[in-house]
Amino acid sequence: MQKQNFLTKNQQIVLDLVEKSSQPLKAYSILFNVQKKGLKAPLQVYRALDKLVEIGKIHKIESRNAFVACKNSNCVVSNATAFSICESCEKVTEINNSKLSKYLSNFEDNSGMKYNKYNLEFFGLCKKCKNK
Amino acid sequence: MQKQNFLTKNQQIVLDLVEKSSQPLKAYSILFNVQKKGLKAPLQVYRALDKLVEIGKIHKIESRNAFVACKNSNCVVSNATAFSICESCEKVTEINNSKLSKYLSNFEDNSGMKYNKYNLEFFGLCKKCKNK
DNA sequence: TTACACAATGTTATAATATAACAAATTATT
DNA sequence: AATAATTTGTTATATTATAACATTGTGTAA
Ligand SMILES: [Zn+2]
Ligand SMILES: [Zn+2]
Ligand SMILES: [Zn+2]
Ligand SMILES: [Zn+2]
Repeated sequence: MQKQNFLTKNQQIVLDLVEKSSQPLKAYSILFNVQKKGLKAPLQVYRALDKLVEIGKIHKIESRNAFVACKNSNCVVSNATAFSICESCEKVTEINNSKLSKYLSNFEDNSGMKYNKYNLEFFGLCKKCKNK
Repeated sequence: MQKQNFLTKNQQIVLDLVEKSSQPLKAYSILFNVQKKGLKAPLQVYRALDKLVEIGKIHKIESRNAFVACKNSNCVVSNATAFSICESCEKVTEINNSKLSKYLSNFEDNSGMKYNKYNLEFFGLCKKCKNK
């Protein structure tokens, strides 16, 4: 059997939900929302999430333990991600800035370590929240 | 009563432990290790950790749910942090690179958002693990 | 100096996030 | 059909984190 190059039923169900959402979803909120579709246990959701993250269809917002659909066609895999997060309304946006990604992908320090992946989270107040 | 500008007993106990460790510590591992010093409950540890993060004495490695002492005298508060993480041995190092921090602190995109904080985590293989 | 305010601590319970272990079903290959 | 690998289902449990409230300690001011 070949390694799967398509989405399984559970993965598709979870992805559909995450893509419909304008904001990051928590795993147990996903679970609650897909129970009508037959996914009963946390593990079914986490397995789907793991795979979707691995192939870059979704990303995990580490500081929030939440998941968003990738809005960036470059993200074949989740190995170079950057997000802006509003600390007031929790709105999250994936940053798609080629200068930034180039800068970070080429970043080297004197540790002798070669980085193959990074995740960057910016925090602040979004336009709306700033004007309140 | 003034707002505290020193460390309380519990905060000092937790900080001492985290500073002694060469690697990130998990909250419950900290709890286990400070029980002989009288901190019996998770909340006591989490409260100390929260404060220590707030004042920049320690940082949270978000992707690992673990805490490291700050090795960077600039970090008065934890508002601009960057780490390198070995995905094999889990060694974590705080990156102290003024070019990088300047670049990220000044970063602006077209979202109209002004960022006052960021956290960056690089992943790869450290020197040791690369040569295995 | 004693009442007050408030910060810090202690304690119990519980919420939220995530994985282990194994059984059953499905799908592709021989 | 037999086989092997993958995916799914299921139960239980581990790990991470916070809510709620009682108690104690400490500086402030009448
Ligand atoms: Zn993406
Ligand atoms: Zn906002
Ligand atoms: Zn630091
Ligand atoms: Zn290593």
